[in-house]
Amino acid sequence: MILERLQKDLESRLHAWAKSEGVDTPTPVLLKPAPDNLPDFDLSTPWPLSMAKPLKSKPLEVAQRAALTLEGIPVSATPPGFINIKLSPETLAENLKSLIAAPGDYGKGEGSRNINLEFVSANPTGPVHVASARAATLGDSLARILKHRGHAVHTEFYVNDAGRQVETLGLSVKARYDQAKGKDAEIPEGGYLGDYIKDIAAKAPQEAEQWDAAAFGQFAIELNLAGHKTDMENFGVTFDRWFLESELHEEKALDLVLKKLKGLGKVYEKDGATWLDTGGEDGEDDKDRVLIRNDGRPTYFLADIAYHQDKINRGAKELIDIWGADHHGYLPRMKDAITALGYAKGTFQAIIHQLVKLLRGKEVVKMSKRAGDFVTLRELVEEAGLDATRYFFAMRTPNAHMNFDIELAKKKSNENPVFYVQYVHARVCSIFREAKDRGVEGEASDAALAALDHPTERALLLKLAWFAEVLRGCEKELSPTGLATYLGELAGLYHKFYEQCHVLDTDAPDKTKARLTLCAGVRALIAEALGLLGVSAPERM
RNA sequence: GCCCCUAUAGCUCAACGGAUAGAGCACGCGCCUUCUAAGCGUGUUAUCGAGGUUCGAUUCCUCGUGGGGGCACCA
Repeated sequence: MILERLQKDLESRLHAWAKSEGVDTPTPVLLKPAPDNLPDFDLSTPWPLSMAKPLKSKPLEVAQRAALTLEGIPVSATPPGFINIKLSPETLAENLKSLIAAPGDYGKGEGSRNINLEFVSANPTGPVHVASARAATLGDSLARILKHRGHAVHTEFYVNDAGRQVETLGLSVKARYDQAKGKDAEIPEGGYLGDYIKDIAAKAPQEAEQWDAAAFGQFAIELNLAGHKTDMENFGVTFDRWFLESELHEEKALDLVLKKLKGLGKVYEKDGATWLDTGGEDGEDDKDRVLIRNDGRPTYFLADIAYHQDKINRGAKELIDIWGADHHGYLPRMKDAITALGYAKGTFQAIIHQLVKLLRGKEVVKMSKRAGDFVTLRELVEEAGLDATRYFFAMRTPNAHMNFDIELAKKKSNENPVFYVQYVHARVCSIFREAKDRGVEGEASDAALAALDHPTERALLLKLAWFAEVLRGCEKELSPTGLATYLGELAGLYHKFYEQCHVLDTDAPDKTKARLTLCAGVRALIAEALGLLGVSAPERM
């Protein structure tokens, strides 16, 4: 919070100054951490560099003159044109105290967005596979971060429990069921071949003897859906709602949304099918899309439009979907559909994450549900562990194409960076256990806190102060990656501090209490931040 | 053919257009009679190529090359 206040203060004063110099539209003032090679400063801004041209002066002169207007803030101007800032020990101590006083509120924002966040939405035709771990981590962690920022976030998993794939699944399971009973049966062309189909068939009850393929399909869907729910729960991922496509059909939502689109003049008939005019002049799509096939059946697209309309009907102001890159071609038509329904551009957006290339050693693992060759999320979490898996995926930005070696993930889980972070928490807890044994008590005085001036202490205090800005960055990027990076850096600073500054020192009670307070702050923040990533903060390791 | 993403150290990944490009893993050498060595210190190694914009480019633009994905009345 202190940085946000400082940034606003700087900006208003620098902009006022720029205005007095005749520049009405100055650039924003960005605060950055000072580089490591300049330990005399905590923060810097390159604002004078960007203002040199509009002010028609040399950058360094701008910095020097601007610095003069910042009375009360300890700043200095350095070449080629930075303004550097040193925070006072009292300011850093005040920030630490606010963290300790209410860890759950630290870094909280007063956001006002109302977001429906849909992610994973894996097909219920088989188990959840590893690729979904990325979307699950991304969505769940992002939801937690956005909520911490004060926004209203409603998470959903969309279940395609209707349509052709359910029929195919039913036929496949029935074939396996019949085979198990010794009957002559074949999996139809394009059916599901994985062993898990046999497992599903084996779980069918007595009365399944009388079932048709549709009944087998329904049975399989319900079984898979229950598995998905368990997998997500075990992965620490919760959804406010599991939305069934079949609910839309029951409520005639497709007819209603089609009627609405017709009323808006966005729909036409051609070749016996019903089309949505998605292209258009403002449109993003390159061609129109079918809503009702010429055999009268609705497309997936129409159902999806009805679903997104439903989200809006239920109160969401912003719709954010998380998709794998294999669906990115679907984005333009979905955007056009939302605007066709009369909603502003930007009401709907998708976070596209690149696909995970799975390897076993050097061998590429092909993922196909139909062929039955895939690694399940459950398998990975059981072997690599929840914490390691979630942190691993959180560290990657959505746009990063990544190679994921399953063997490495299992074998080397102890080398996952998550342990580096968790170890900080365990170490702090250990110190507090020892402090209790030694009977160290009492709060640190303000003077003692302000006297935390060892380089590693200062670095930690400063890092703690960046937390709110990190979360702001996560919101902007729509990704938890910045938080994972931040945690790694914070952990590194703590381990250095731990080596260089012995906390419990009976000869220096004031210093001991102050350092314990710093440790408590680090512990609280690590626990809070790991919690946002869905990762545990162990007290012992 | 067209569209989207991407190329950073031996490997996996970071870095709002700013100062000496950061971590972890791997490899070499040191550090446990004091709060947990899952740690610390130290050393080696990187921006695909060619142009352009800029005071300044890993970042933005163009072209090229390599990789991933997509171009249905499938979902």
